[in-house]
Amino acid sequence: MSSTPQRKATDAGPGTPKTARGARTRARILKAAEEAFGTLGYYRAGITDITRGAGVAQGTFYCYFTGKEETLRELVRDMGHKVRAHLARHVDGAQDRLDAEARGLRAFLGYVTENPWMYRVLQEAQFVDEEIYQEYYEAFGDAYATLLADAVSRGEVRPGDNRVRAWALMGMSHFLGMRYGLWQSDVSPDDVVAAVDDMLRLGLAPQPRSDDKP
Amino acid sequence: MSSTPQRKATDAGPGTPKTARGARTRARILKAAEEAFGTLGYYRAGITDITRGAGVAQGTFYCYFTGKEETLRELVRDMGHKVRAHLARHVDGAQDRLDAEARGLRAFLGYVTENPWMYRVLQEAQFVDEEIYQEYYEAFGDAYATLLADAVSRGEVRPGDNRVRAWALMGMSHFLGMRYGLWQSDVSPDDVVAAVDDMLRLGLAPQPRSDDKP
DNA sequence: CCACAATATGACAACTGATTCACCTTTCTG
DNA sequence: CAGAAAGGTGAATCAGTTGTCATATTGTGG
Repeated sequence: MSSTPQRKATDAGPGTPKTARGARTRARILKAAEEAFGTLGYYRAGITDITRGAGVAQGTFYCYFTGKEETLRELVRDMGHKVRAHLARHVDGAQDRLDAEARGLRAFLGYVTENPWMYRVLQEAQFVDEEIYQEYYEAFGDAYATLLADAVSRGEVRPGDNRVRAWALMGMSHFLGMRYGLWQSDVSPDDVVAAVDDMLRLGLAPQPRSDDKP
Repeated sequence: MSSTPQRKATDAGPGTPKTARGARTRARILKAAEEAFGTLGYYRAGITDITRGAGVAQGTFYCYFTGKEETLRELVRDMGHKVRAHLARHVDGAQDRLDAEARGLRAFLGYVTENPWMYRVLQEAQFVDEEIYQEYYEAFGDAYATLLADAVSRGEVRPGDNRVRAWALMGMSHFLGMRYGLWQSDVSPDDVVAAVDDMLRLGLAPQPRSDDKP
């Protein structure tokens, strides 16, 4: 049972490209890997699928990567950046945190439909290199919890365990993205967001809460 | 690109056991498969790992299963039943739906910590046979949405899109189970449930909602 | 206690797919 | 333009798997 003997967090592969051409080739390989992993799945995708997609020979792959795993790790890192950037861009003009939540979810649903591969690749990382998968969500969760805490201090959100809330919210987005962004579009993204927004603002309980303990 | 050529929903393998002994062996293999998939992951686990764990020879595996995939499908089906049964048992005496939600989440967190493999196996099914994974959650979501609709008609929950809510709630449980049940226990299950219960009852918005549009 | 049907065995053939490596091509530099 | 360094090639190698099959064991009804 040899878990994962080698590997540093920052291994850039055997040959970091020294010229623009090399960098382009490396990028092509990475893009092809994303497509191959996304459509075939990590394990079903072979190096041949990647190199064929990139239009290079097998050997070229090993000029830039030590193996399949490293490729996946790099993709996961990229995706983290891209998703964050996308969300940040769309949440920008929000009035308050609840508004930001709605916009964020909307943006996420859109991102998922436009980048269906991202989803699969990220999820599959869970079984290839659990650590990097954890890092991804832990980082996301930290940032999220901080945003909520700020909102609490601004009086936009009631106090509560923001870390737990963050994970709950990430889970919601994850499942809604999968179901309504990836699998079926039987409910429009805006309707999904509306339902969630309502739930997040008011909760599910019916009574107008005035009886706060006498 | 040959996706999935054969396979019926109800293929019981080449030899359904005819005696009690055979049934026992089959069950042992299934249990060993769960452990192997859970600890090593589906693709890393070989038939040898399974048969070794079950204490039988390689060939015996093929007396009861056509291959690895069939084993996984069967496990996923089992897990669906077991999780449901567990939740049903623990939600039983609930006062209302919101109470049931809290109890359900609590039970789920407990189940995850006690059956860490279930989690991995189920999630990995997503990449081995996406259809069965979808079925699992679609069935769960349907049942969930119905429960919510009933609660609405009983006046325990405000009206809204119950299907979307169901997926949101499943996502929450999923992520909270992963983070607080599987990865780290830095927050007690009861505290997790409390935070979520609060959010589900009252939402995140601070104002006591009396201003329902004049 | 015998015969036969279900079970179980494990060596092995056939195959898959990752990685290596000796060699070729392109590009840049002095 | 010569030479070197970076980039690129793909056939060959190598490790590990799956699934088969001829054979052995178990145990049960007659």
